[in-house]
Amino acid sequence: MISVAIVEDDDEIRENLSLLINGTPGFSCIATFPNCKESLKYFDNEIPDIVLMDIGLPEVNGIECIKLIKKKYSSLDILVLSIHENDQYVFDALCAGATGYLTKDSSPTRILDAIKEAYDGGAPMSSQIARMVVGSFKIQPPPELTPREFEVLNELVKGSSYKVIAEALFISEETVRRHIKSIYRKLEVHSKSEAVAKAIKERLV
Amino acid sequence: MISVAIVEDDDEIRENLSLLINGTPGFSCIATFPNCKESLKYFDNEIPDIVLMDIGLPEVNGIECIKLIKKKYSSLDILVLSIHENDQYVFDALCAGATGYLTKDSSPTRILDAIKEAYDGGAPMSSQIARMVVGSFKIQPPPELTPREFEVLNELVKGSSYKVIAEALFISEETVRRHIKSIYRKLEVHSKSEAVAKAIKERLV
DNA sequence: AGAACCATAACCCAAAAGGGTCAATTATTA
DNA sequence: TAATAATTGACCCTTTTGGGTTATGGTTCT
Repeated sequence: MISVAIVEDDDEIRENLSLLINGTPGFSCIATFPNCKESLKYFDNEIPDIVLMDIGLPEVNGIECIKLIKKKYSSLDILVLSIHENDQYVFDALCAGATGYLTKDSSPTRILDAIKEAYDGGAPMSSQIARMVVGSFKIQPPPELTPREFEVLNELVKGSSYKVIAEALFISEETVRRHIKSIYRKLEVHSKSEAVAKAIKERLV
Repeated sequence: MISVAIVEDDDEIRENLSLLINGTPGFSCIATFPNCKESLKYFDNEIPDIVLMDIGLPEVNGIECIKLIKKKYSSLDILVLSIHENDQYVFDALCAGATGYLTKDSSPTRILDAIKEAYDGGAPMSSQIARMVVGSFKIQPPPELTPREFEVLNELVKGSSYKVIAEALFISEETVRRHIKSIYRKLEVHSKSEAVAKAIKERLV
C-alpha cells in the first residue's frame, strides 16, 4: 500500500486526484492540502511515501515548498504535477529535489504508474520533460581550442597557478602564459575566473 | 513503421535484438553493425529513425561512436543499451547526445516501448538511470555563506575583478577583499578560479 | 549584558596574472 | 614548395590578487 499526500490549490483537481488514488487498490491518499504551509505542519506527524506537488501554489510556490519539505525530510519523494512545461520550472523543481515531473495532461493511469515508479526508486517524467532533461546534458559544438589548450584549460579549472600548470605539463611558465592568452582570445574572456566559468558552463571540460 | 539500426559487438545479442524488432509489427530493423566504423559508413546512405547503441564496443567505444554519429547526423536519436549503470558512462553518453539509456536487463517489451517512446520525442531511461539523472540536479546542502558572501560569489562567477565587484555592490575594494577571504576559507579554496569552479560544480550560484 | 556573527573599512607586502611584442621548431595542409 | 597552424620560449610592464593584521558599528541570540 503506497501512501500519497497531495499539495494542490485547485479544489476540483485536488478532489479528483484524491478520488483516483483512493479508488485504486494498492494506493491510499492519506492527506490533501491547498497550500505549502499546511502540508509542512502535517508532515511533523505523519510522512507519506509520495507527495504530489503542484507548482502554481498561492503564497509559497511549489518550488519553494519542495525546498522546504526536502530540507526537513530529505528522503521523501516528491512528484511534481504541473501545467508548466517551461524549462526553468522543470530544472528549478529538479534542483530543489523533486523526484519526477509530470504534466497535468497526464492520464489517470499514467499518474498512478508514475507514483508506483517513484515508489520503486524511479524518476517518472512526461516524455517531453525527459527529453528536455536529457537534452540539457548535451554538449554544444566546442570552440576551436587546440589539444594543448584544452589541457591547459583543464588545469585552470582545477585552480592551478601558471607555475603549477607549467610543472604539470612540463613546459615553461611563459608557454603556459602563451596558451592562456590564446584561450582567452578564443573564449572571449579576460581572466582565469571567466575562463573557468565559461569552460564549466559550456561543458568544455 | 519505425526503422531501427543496431550497433552491438556481441553476435548473439545483436541477432536477438534484430529478431525481436523485425518480429514486431510497426518496427523494422534495417541494419546491424558489430562496430562503430561500419555504422558510420552505412549512415552515409540510409538513416534509421532510431539507433540502438552498445557502450562496450571494440576499438571505438560507444560513447565516442555516439559523438561521431551526432556530429554528422545531429537529429538522429540514439538509444543506449548497456550493462553499465556506472554514473560516468551514463552521463558521458547523455553528454555525447544519447536520447535515452536502458540497462541490458530490460525486458523485450520495455525495449520496444523505449524505441517507440524515443521515436515519439521522449527520453526513455531505466528507472535507476532516471533517478540518477534527476538526482544529479539536486543541490547539496549549501555551505554557510552569508547573503553578502553569496552576492560576492555571484560576481566572482561573472568574472568580475575586485574593483568591479566593489562598484557593483557599492562597497570598498577592501571590503570585497574581506568577503572573498571569508569565502575562500569556507569553500576551502585559495583563488578566484578555484572558487568559481567549486561554486558552479556544486551549484551554489 | 555579553558573546557571536555580520558587514564595513584600512594598511602592508609578495606573488600571480594579464597584455604587448618577438621568434624558433615542427607538422600539416594547400 | 609555400602557407598555415601548433607548440614552445622569452622580455617588458602594470594591474590584480591573496594572505596577514586590526578595528568599528550593527544585529541577534543566549
